[in-house]
Amino acid sequence: MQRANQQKRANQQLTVLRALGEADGPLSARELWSRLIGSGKSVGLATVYRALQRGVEEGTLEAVEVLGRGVRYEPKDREHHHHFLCSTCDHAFDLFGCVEGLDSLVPDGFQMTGHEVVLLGTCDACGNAEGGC
Amino acid sequence: MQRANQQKRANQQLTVLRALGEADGPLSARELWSRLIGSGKSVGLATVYRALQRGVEEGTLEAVEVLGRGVRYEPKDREHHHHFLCSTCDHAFDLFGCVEGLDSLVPDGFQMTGHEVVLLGTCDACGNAEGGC
DNA sequence: AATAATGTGAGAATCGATTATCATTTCTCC
DNA sequence: GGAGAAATGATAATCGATTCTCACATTATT
Repeated sequence: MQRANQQKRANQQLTVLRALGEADGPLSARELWSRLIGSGKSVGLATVYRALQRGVEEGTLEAVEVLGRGVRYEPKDREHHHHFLCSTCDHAFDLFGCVEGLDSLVPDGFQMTGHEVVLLGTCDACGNAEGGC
Repeated sequence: MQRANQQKRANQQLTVLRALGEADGPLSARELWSRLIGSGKSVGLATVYRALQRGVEEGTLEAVEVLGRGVRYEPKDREHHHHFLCSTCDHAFDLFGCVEGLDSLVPDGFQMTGHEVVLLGTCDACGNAEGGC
């Protein structure tokens, strides 16, 4: 490539982090990469991993696991929230709000320091479309 | 081994499933295998995987993911419940009871078909012991 | 512009979990 | 007791995710 370089100079990692910041939920390295490629941004998968890794190290990103489907990343500055995992498209959506009554579940002698809630089902798009979104 | 065989004949898979049934929470293939070995039962890791796989196929077992720490298995006949994941020993304990108010978290247009709740913290044993349980 | 430091992309290497293979052993049924 | 089917254990193979490597591009500094 010769002229193309003019476009893809600037810090690729910023492109990656920006895309993640605009997502409506946590994304895995691959999901993020696919979105970037899909939107015409040329970045290497390794660079995506590097950006995510550094983000976590610097404390701006958080790695979250949503039902074992691999690590996904999201900006750490978001308020406490949970996720909705669409069984069809496998995308995790941020939710707002939390739940009550978790303390009553804790067994005697156990110390609870946090919790995770994941709702499962079908997202709006997949519910309308037939095959998936 | 020659005489030892007298002990380890019988269906090994039953041994595996029995051990899983006695656990206080879902176990991964390796956890289950370690427990068996630790208690003097000689079984191959492959057999543990086979027993679990078949259990899932036959519908007696369920594969669950607790915060991305790999697949764990539990008997499917247990009532609806959630888990407490000890950050120290990484063991998942079954909890009793559930929570209210999940419906209010579901975004418009989304269909919720299920949910998962995981409490994080320290289990009784790890809370008392220093290093872990 | 020249040099040094850092970033980038492509693909190889690694790592852990799971599955496949195969020689034996155990079971089942006659 | 014997033949064939199924189970078992050890280990190799596979698979996906992540990290590493390295040649080259880009940026920063003078």
